[in-house]
Amino acid sequence: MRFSKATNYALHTMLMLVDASTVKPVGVQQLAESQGVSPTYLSKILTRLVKAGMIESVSGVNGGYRLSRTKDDITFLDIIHAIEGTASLFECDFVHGTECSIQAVMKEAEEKMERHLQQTKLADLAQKQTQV
Amino acid sequence: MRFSKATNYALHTMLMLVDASTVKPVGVQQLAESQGVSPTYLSKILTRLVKAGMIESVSGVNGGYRLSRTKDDITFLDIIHAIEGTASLFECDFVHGTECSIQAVMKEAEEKMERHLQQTKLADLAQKQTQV
DNA sequence: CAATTACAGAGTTAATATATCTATAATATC
DNA sequence: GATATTATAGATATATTAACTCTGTAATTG
Ligand code: SF4
Ligand code: SF4
Repeated sequence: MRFSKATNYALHTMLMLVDASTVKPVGVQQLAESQGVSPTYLSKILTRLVKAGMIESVSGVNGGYRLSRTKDDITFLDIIHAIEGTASLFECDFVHGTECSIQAVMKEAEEKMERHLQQTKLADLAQKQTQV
Repeated sequence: MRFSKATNYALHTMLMLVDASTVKPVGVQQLAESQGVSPTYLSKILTRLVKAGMIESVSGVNGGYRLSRTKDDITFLDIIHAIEGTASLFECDFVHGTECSIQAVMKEAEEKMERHLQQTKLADLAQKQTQV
């Protein structure tokens, strides 16, 4: 029960991209180096963010990654969901009645956390965070 | 990023114990059978709850597990912490300033979840939940 | 003592996270 | 168009953790 390192990398990368230009992309080489992670692995992670539509990639010389649209509405939850998936944190194979008290409690707790992550937008932290 | 099955077993077992007698212990055999898990494995999990002080065990014939004290103040969070540990969900190796915005957001989100789990006591669900 | 039950520790298996490697596709520059 | 650069995809490898098993020991009952 821990957030993956991939999520950590994704969050840091996104913060860098928010502070970077929205036209000139940033190469994965640079993004990876500042986080101490291999470029190929980070690229694999970022591809998921591309597919989620929050960033876009540019191949070729001077290529890299940049934010796709208005950075203002990208939330922490968006990023986390793109990396970790959206499945419930508490899984149960059985279905004992439509109203299972345990699941209700766990799900509500999870939603409390997600609500906060959804309220916090990337733009809220931009510029506050300088370096990884 | 998922709660372990061990946590699932612990929660279900605790709910059963809340509804059971506080003097006559329930054998792990019975507790395990109703959840479709092996007795030895469940026993290993329950030992952690014993060490956390929320249940107590009785060896020998007619032995088993029972709640240790007043069941009213045992919360979901108590159980989860006993099984999953109390470490933060978002780990970061570095320390960039005393106030890291990322960690602040993640920690606060986690606390929102924990707050709900701490507010929900076992007694709140007792009797509502009949069977695993 | 004999049966039952929890406990402890080592060991096993399965699943997942964390990467790496190689080849391919796209793009810019010359 | 050729070449260098960069992202992407897929397969593979390694490490870590979860999930479970096995075996022996200790405690309790009768
Ligand atoms: S009681 Fe709820 S959580 Fe437990 S097994 Fe049934 S449906 Fe799942
Ligand atoms: S910015 Fe914060 S979360 Fe990121 S590496 Fe530094 S201390 Fe950790």
